[in-house]
Amino acid sequence: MDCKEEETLRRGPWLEEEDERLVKFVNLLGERRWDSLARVSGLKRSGKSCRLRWMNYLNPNLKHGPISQEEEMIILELHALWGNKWSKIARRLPGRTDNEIKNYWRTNFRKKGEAHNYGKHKNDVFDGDKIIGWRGNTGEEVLRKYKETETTSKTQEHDFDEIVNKRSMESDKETNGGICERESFGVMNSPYENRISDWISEISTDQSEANHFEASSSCNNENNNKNNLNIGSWWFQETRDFEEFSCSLWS
DNA sequence: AATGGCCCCAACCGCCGTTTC
DNA sequence: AGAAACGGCGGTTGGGGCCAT
Repeated sequence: MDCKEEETLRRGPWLEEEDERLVKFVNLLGERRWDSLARVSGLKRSGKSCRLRWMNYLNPNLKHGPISQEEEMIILELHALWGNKWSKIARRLPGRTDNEIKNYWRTNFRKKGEAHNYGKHKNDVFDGDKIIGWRGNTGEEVLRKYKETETTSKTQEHDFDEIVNKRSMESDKETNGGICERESFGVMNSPYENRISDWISEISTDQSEANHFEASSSCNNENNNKNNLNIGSWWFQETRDFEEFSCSLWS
C-alpha cells in the first residue's frame, strides 16, 4: 500500500454502508487476505481495520448483548487462570470477542480489583476462602454451566470448522453460492444481525441470478456452461474488472 | 439548562509470530 | 533460507452517552 493510498484511508467509526460492503466481500472472499479484500472492495480502510470490524462486530457468529452471570464467572475463573489472555478466554465464550471481554474486565474488575466483585454479591456463599455458592448458584451448578459452555464452544467450533472444511473440499463443485449459513448456529438475534443475515441472503440470491444469467447467455459454449455452474469460478475465473464488479455491489 | 466528570466500548496502534513467495 | 506480507494479540485512546451537580 503506497503513501498516496494510505493518505486516503478512512478512520474512525464505520458507516452502515461500509459495513454492508464489508459483509458482502467477506462472504465472497472469505475471512482472509484482509489487505486484498480491503483493496478490491473499494473500502477506504486498511485490511487490519476491515478484519477488526468483522471480527468484533459484523461476524454473524457473534453474540451481542450483556455478559451473563455464567459468562462473567467464566471470565473471572479463566482470567485468574490465564491472566490477560483475552483471545484465549474468548475462545471459551462462544460469540464473545477478546475485545469485548477485555473491555468488560477493565470496566468491571480492573479498577475495583479482580476479587472485589467476586464474593460481594448478596447471594455469594463462602466456606472459608472457598466460594461454594455464586450469585444464587451452587458450586455444582456453576461447574456444570461452565462445562456446558465449554462443550457448546467446542461443538460450535467443530461444527463451523467442519462446514469450512467441507466447503473447502467441495470448492470444485460448489452449489450453494459459497455462502456459509452461520445463522444456522442459532446465534443471530438482534435487528442488526438480522439485517446482515438479509444481506447475506441477498448475496446468495444475486449470485444465483448472475449465475443463471451467465449460464443462459453463454449456452453455446459447453465449457463455459460447466464453469458457470460453479459459482466460485463464475466470480473469479472470468477476466472481468474486479473493481468494476465491486462498484456494482456498492451501488 | 449547562457543564463537568465518569463510564463504556469501538477502533487504533505496535509488536510479534506465522505464512507465503 | 530469507524477506515481505499477513494475521493475531494485548494495550491504549477517543468520543459519545449518562448522570450528578
